[in-house]
Amino acid sequence: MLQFTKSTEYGLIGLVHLADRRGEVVSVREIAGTYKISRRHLGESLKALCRAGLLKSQRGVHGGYRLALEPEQVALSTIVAALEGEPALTSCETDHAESAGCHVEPHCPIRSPIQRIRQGLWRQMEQTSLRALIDEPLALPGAPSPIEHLNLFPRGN
Amino acid sequence: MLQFTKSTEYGLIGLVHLADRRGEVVSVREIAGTYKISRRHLGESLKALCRAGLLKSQRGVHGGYRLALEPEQVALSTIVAALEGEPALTSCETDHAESAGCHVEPHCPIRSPIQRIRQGLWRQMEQTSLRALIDEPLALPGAPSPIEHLNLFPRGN
DNA sequence: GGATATGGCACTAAAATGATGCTGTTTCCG
DNA sequence: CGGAAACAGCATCATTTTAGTGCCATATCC
Ligand code: SF4
Ligand code: SF4
Repeated sequence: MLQFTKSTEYGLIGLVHLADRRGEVVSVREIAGTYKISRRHLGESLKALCRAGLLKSQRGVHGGYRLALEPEQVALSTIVAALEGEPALTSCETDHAESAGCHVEPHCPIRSPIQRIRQGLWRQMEQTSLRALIDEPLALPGAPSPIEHLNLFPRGN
Repeated sequence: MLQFTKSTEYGLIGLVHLADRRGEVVSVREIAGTYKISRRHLGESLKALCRAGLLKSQRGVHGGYRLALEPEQVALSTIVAALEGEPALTSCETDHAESAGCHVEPHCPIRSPIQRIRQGLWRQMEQTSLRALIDEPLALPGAPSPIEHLNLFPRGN
């Protein structure tokens, strides 16, 4: 349905929260409590981000997580890839080639164009840093694009 | 999982096929046969596109579908909206406000930035016409944008 | 050594999607 | 006229994906 998973949402919330308190080690309990979300589920997301190297963990009684990198260095694409994989858009693009998947592939009329769309989306995420997610000036639609340091659509616009 | 549904894929295949044979009335049977996909499922997608006004149908023994508009006039966003709805990305953006959904909403740190991402994706689809899907010269981003007029989907949300 | 944290899976429940069934209506054509 | 072929509109079932928990191990502080 062209939607982020909850895991991704939780991970993003956690990342933003951790970015706000950079340097500190913050526990899952605290973050989940702040936003009233499932402690366990948030924990799973942060675990995944930790495995992906975006976070560093500290165990033990005063344990928790902290950012492994500066917010400017983390691309949204990396986050999403860690939490729900790269977007595929069509079934023939999935990692495990799924040869059994699609009979159309040899002469599929939409494969290539859709890949272009996907690349555009991916590029947009690559060019959006965690920093950009943080200092969000509540931009409204219609206003000139608030995204300065990234040019999403080189065509027209 | 950030992926188009099969219904959308089928619909797109049908549209591209119909665009190739503009003016003619082509049956679901023929299209499904060409690409070896489920006749029924393709039928459902084309029905939906017909209800959305993108196709015109002709019943009866030599019936089928044909484009209701020129390929230049129909935006990918319109197609996707007809087949799987507008992308929401997060659960708080779904149409039926789902008040019960998210406790975070009042002070959600990621809501607004994610909406920006969604708008960018949507805009990309708005600016991609069916025509652009057809004559796919493996264009790289930077190509001239094909669609100027007709925004069939004045989004409120 | 106990309390509190993360680490890593496996597992169940719920939701979305994929696919099909069924009945009706329209149109052609013999 | 009457049947075949095609779309129209739902309803229904099966499959896949996602959301959410369970369980136990390990690490750290006190
Ligand atoms: S080959 Fe075409 S129809 Fe098959 S999965 Fe890829 S995009 Fe879809
Ligand atoms: S308010 Fe924030 S956490 Fe809640 S659904 Fe929207 S984006 Fe996700």
